[in-house]
Amino acid sequence: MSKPHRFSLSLLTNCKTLKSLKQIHAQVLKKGLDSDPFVAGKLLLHCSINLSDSLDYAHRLFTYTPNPDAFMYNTLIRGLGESETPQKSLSIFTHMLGYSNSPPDSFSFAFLLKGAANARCLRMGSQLHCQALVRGLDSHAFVGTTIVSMYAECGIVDFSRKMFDEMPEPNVVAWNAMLTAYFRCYDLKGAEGIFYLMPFRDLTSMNVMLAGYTKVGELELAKKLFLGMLIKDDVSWSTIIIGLAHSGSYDEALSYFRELRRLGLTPNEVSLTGVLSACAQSGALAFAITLHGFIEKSGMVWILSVNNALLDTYSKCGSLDMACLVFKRMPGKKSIVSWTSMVTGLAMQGYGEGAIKLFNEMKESGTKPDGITFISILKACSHAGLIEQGYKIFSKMTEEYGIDPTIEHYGCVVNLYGRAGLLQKAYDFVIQMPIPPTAIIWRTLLGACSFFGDVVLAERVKERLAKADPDNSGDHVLLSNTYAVAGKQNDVVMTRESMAELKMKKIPGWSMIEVDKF
DNA sequence: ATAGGGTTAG
Repeated sequence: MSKPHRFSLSLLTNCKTLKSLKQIHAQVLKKGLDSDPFVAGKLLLHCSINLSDSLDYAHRLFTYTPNPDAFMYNTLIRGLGESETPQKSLSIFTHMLGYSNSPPDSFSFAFLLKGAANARCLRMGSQLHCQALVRGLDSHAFVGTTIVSMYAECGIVDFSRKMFDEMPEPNVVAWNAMLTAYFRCYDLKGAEGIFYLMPFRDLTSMNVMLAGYTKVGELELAKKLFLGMLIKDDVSWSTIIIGLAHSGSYDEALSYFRELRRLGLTPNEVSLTGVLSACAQSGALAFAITLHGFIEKSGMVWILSVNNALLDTYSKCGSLDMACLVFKRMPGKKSIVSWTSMVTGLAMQGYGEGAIKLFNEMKESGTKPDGITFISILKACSHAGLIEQGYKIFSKMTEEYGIDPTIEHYGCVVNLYGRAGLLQKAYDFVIQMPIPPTAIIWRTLLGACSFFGDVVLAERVKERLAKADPDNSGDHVLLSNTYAVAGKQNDVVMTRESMAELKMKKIPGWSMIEVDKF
């Protein structure tokens, strides 16, 4: 039997861009195949799941379909649930309840609940749980497993366990979800309890344990488990490498990578980004260069995340030239990570103006900066002493980009004023902040006071700090430093403890005073 | 379709 829609749909396999999808869509319309639910469903699936940045088009495609079937509803829900705004999938769900002939099924709930998990929205998740319960779909294996994960993502592992205990015959996926749930909440004892209770384990169970051990800082247990594993896949390898890189064991991360190569295995892009991150943090430039060679040879230069990790490694190792080269030669669209990494690199090497210039280029390229980008650029400004520019950028953050500043952003501004000696301005800024200043904020300001020897303001800040952090430590050192810088070192008597503290800890500015003076 | 590894700041 010949199927007239086969030709058009086979094109979807190689369809990588929205532009080519639009061409296929045009073909479909020309042949009058758009009323075929199978064709319409495949098209929608491709632009809401397989392509990135094509959700708007998917939404339009859906809107212009007269009577979307359950597959189309579920596909759009799925696409929205994986997007930056998973809550939007709820409006499709509401539409489904009101206008569709097909009621929501197990697929709908699995995707909606995944969206709630992605959004870490307990309200959304628990309401969907109720809806599923009413429809008798909470006992469905896929739905139930997603509910277990959802509660853990929302930070309530007890609810995950309750849901799990209600499952009559949990399969290995459900067991693994419960195991993951405990680690997500850093509950090692709970995870171990499940692991020993599991009637069956697969490679995923082992990899979850591996990742969990490194997450809670049990590196020895992780290494022991890894060595004992008879079967390892690429996830096992990347998990141990990334776990070590995250825990500060950079040399060991490199060792495991070498071992992987020695066994003749091919690293994938995840283990490569992991080992590059270890290089970046430890300054292992020589190793990074050999990795770069491998990446070029193996044809992985086309992978965005690998390029991002590579340029970040070069810039952190002080090789700005190479970082620029990787950045410029990157194939395809640069991501927010590429831009932010490059901005940070320039800022850290002291090129404040260069960082701002690149930040502007980023905006022109159409990439929207996020909260992390603003931390980098604000740091660049305070480093380079660009106070006006910095504050302007900080204002734009809310006004132009609608990003709510976090305490870290406020800290950057305090640092910006503080380093420039605008202490009163910094103090006034802290007083009018919409979120309560933390001890870190006050300590930043106290550090600035000590640097410039502003005794009066330092005393005022000290009182605020004492309220924010009653069992503060190290602050009297900063305060006495202030007096020292102001030439009034006799006003504060240093105790033996604070002297020791001064020598032990690297408190900002401590080297400015000679300890012998006290 | 449900479970495991990811690069940017701090």
